[in-house]
Amino acid sequence: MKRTYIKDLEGKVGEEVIIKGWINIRRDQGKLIFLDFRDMTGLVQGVVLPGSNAKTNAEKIRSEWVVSVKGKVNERPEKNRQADKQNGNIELEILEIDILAEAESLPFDMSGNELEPELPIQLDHRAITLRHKKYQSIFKVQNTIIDSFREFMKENNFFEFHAPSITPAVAEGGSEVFEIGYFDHKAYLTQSPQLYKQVAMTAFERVFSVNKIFRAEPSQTTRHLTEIISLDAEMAFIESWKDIRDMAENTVKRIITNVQKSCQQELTSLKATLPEMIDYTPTLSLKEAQEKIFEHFKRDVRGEKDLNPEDERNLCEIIKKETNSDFVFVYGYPTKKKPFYVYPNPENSEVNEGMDLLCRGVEWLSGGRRINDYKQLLAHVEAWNMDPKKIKMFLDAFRYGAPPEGGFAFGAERITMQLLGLKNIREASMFPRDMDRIDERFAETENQAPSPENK
RNA sequence: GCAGGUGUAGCUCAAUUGGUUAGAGCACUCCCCUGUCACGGGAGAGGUUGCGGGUUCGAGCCCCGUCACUUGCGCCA
Repeated sequence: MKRTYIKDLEGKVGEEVIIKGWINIRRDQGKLIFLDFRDMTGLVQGVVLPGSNAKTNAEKIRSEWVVSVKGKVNERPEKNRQADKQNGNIELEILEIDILAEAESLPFDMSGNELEPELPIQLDHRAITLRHKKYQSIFKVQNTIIDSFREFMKENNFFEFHAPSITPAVAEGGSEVFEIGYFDHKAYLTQSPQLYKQVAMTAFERVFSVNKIFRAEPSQTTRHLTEIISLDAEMAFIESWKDIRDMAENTVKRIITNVQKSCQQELTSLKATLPEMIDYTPTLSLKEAQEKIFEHFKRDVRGEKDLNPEDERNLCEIIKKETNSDFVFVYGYPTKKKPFYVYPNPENSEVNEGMDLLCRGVEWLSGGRRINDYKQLLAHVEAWNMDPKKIKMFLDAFRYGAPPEGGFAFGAERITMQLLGLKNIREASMFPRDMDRIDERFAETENQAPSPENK
């Protein structure tokens, strides 16, 4: 007999089926034993009736054992129905159970709707916490986010390319990079596909990538990882940075719409409320944003070169109150504060045409127009104290003719976290890397407190 | 890197102002239970209170050091 998926059981009332999966939990009442089964499509309750051949095995089975079950799909008696649950109107009368694999007793309870242990404990047991509904939901949403990005990019004739992860000497200043051994040379893990997407843009006009990037920032916060999934886009023949703004806005809009459409269950179970995106997202210059913060919060950050986390929270709060938008674009940062390739405002070269999209107090996305004039680019390279030889390939793309262009990038984990209102970005990464952990905490293995004898 | 908070059973937590043998729920083992759905009831097992030192007749609780976790700031295309 062919395996039936749990989500399809409702249509099979009266039939005998075989399902395969894990035991979510066992409720043994002596004469009656209830077993909740889980497969990749959902949950169903099974019941072992008195006299069933399955009884011996059912008494042995514990959480997370893997089984193949032959059973009959029955409608539940009226009073035992649970309309709000998947398969709440049916149950599987268990005829036979094959045990495919046993499981040791779990380090903590995983059967409830909430995952009880604190985050570090959850991460110490990543192999099993990923099975919990919470993470199943989080990563379903993350998949939808990444799929939506790809879908929208392709619809708009963006060409998917794969940026390299191994890069030569650091192309820009800015964030810290991981150095790796590369035969007899030094190489680095990429911190951004930025320069490669600009090169690819000069060949394919519109390009995007879904890429791993790596950052060696010594930042132990709720929103930093060292390995990130970056969603990047770059487009040629723009009229102004506003074309980038619009593309970014529509991309985010598609993501939210799709999550809204296809992740209802997940949103409910995570108690998440999606951010509100209004028709035209408010768009302020850095200066205007700082004025607003001063006006509403009496904190004078006017003249600062960037918004700090508190400013970002304040600004989002103001915009939400004024317009009901959870999003706000901020543009026009000090030219020297941003990377060399960002296009300076032709009327005032002190500020540039870079922009950030903030949502609920956190930066979601950044991008803007880039310099496409070779001579101007070279001048910037010099002003930023960079060695043009080290980015020859990049510069060649502009030396031999590049159109007005721009692009944007955002982190998949950070968006997932923000959309779902998660408290810590590690919850939005399946296998998070940070300063203190690669799978296992370093402290567990390397840095035990020295015993008196060793001191 | 700086500042704060926390550290008690596998997990989540309790323990009066410093006072006898550190408790509970879940998980685990055994027993009872025909409608549960995080089932319920009974019994059992499970602890160097992160680690080291100090004060005290007496420390889970106070002090010092140290380690870990955590939040905020800093850093962060």
